Amino acid sequence: MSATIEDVAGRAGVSVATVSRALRGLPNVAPSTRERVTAAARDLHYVADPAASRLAGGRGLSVGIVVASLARWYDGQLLAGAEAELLGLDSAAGYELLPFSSGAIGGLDGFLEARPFRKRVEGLIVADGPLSDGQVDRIAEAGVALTTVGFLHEVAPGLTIDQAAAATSGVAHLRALGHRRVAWMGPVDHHGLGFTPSAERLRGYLAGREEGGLDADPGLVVPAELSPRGGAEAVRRLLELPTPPTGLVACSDELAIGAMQAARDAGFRVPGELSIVGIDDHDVSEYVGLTTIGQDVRAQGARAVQLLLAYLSEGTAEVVHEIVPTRLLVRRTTGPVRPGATSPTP
Amino acid sequence: MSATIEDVAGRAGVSVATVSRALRGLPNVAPSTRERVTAAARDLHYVADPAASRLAGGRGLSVGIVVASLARWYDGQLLAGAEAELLGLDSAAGYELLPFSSGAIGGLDGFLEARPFRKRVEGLIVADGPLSDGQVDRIAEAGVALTTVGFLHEVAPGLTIDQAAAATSGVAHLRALGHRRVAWMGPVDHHGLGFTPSAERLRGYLAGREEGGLDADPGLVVPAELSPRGGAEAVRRLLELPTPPTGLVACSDELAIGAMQAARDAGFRVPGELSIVGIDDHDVSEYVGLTTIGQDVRAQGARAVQLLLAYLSEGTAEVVHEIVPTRLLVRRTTGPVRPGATSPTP
DNA sequence: GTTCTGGCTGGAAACGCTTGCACATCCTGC
DNA sequence: GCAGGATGTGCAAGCGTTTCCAGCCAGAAC
Repeated sequence: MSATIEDVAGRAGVSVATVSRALRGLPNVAPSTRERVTAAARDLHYVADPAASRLAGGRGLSVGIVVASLARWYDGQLLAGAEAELLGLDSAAGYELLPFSSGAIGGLDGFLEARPFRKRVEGLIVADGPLSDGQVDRIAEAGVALTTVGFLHEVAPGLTIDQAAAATSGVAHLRALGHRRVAWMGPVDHHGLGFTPSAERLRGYLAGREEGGLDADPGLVVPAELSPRGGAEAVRRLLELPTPPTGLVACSDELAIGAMQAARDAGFRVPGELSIVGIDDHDVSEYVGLTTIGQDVRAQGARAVQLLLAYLSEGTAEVVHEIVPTRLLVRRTTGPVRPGATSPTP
Repeated sequence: MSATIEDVAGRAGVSVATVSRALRGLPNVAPSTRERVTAAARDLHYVADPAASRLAGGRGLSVGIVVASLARWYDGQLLAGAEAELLGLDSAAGYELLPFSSGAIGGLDGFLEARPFRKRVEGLIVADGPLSDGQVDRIAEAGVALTTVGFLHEVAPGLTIDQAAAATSGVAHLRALGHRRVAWMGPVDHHGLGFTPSAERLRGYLAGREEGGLDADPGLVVPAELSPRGGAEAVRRLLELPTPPTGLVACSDELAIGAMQAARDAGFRVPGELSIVGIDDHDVSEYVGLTTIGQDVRAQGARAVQLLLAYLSEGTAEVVHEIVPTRLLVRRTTGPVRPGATSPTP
């Protein structure tokens, strides 16, 4: 059907071994020979069969990337960043990025149980939730290199924002505006105290609240699923409180956007009666005027690929951990607390 | 390093051929044998090397999916839908979804020139722009099955919304509200008259405008890049017109969201002085109150996989083309034109 | 004119799996 | 009892590469 290396060898009048060397740019091939082989390959529209290459050589640069859901903004950014980096490589050919969404399989646990990445990728970028030591071991056993994004693990290279600090700075921003009653919405970890990015953010919120001596009403923390819908539902519960908050930090921008609209629908002015801060700087956040703690997710995707590749080539090099910066983007959903407005007019 | 089929064969006391058959559920394997093999494989944590399987058997179920950019909402939805469908398969094991973003390579042309999918996937889902006959041929030559999403090609199965009709219905909605001066924003095809989804939508807008006898001022069509930023920039140009439009149909929701905010910033009330309709029903659209022509992108991703698989297995079956429905979602960015407000107060 | 390098090249053995084919066995039904 | 299917299993030939190893040939050094 399609040309094989033997066809090329025949046409160029050399052996398959030489074709292999010539085409991959290995040394010890006479320039004239290389040229002849290249021409033959071009004429025949030859490309090496990746399966065969991989079987024979062990080589192959394919990296898997584990995200929660391909449909989420964050995960799309990460993929795009990783892909761009992979394409920019010198040996651009033969790269392969395969996404796994843990949500579609049985969560991260299910994924690591089934390990569909075995014998398939050289490296794995995990951007979903924390990894237990056991899980890291399972990945290592499979012989694949690991890099994490959004959280760190002692034995694997990785990068993340300081999740807790991001949330804390959201609280601090509101406090500086005079808010004393600042709420939180986000996923709550039912399986004990996890170290997911969301849990870290919640910790950061709690720390900021305490540090600033703000209201510590437990009712100010409401669980919410990470979507605009989740934000809308959660904010309604907050606003029904006997004394509603005047400030809100949401675990993600999607949440904040949903909350923002629902609060307005409920008759609360934003930021007049409720100031809202998100985290992430989603694409549309700028355009809905959402104040947020921004991070550059795409750059993190690219950087993760770099770390993975470095780790892969340098072998036992030291484990690199990076904390990437976030920045407060003040837009139009936060403002000074209205004098004496601890209990806003409903 | 990792267990091979021979290890399993040894442990189970059978030949590798039997292991292969037993593990893949082929007939003609005694139940007791199959059980023994399965146990051995489990003990050894054996998984077949996909590269070797592929080389030997030719089989493998990997599908490539070509989108414009992994970071876009639309493309994320499509991927998620396709992945879910692939995972739901009976022979769920061994599937593989590899995304290619044409934006990151040299556009769709560059992608089809390089054809990184050769000898790598059984099928390709193309969701970016139209495909010329020549391009379809190139894909066919490579021996990969093709399915299209968002547009159709005569010789390949595919599905899409009626792009033009979607835009037309946006115009019709505004007309019904009394608008006579309805603008359009979206990408314009510089390479002659393409048949990209965007170009189709523009055609639909023009048709709707004509059909309704609306203002045909050419200045009402402004080019915009498909992002919130693009929408913001484009709407500013529209509002600077001597006679600004009272209605606007945007080629996508991202565009509409950007436009919405920028219009408000410019002092125009939405929908008081400018009514806006988007297309797609982006995740956040509901929460920013955007009126839009909605489509279920995730379902399309899933359906595309079904079509591809059917085509792959039935071989020369007839080419299936499907038009999937859209629906007008009236929210809070459209309203009746204000009496005598063809020229709104700036 | 030898011998010795070193650059090029080809032969052939993997790599780990699938599958066509042949070969035992064990039932059927006569 | 015996031909003739089923049924279950093993052997070995690939699949298209890469890579080890050996061999060839030119030119350099003696």
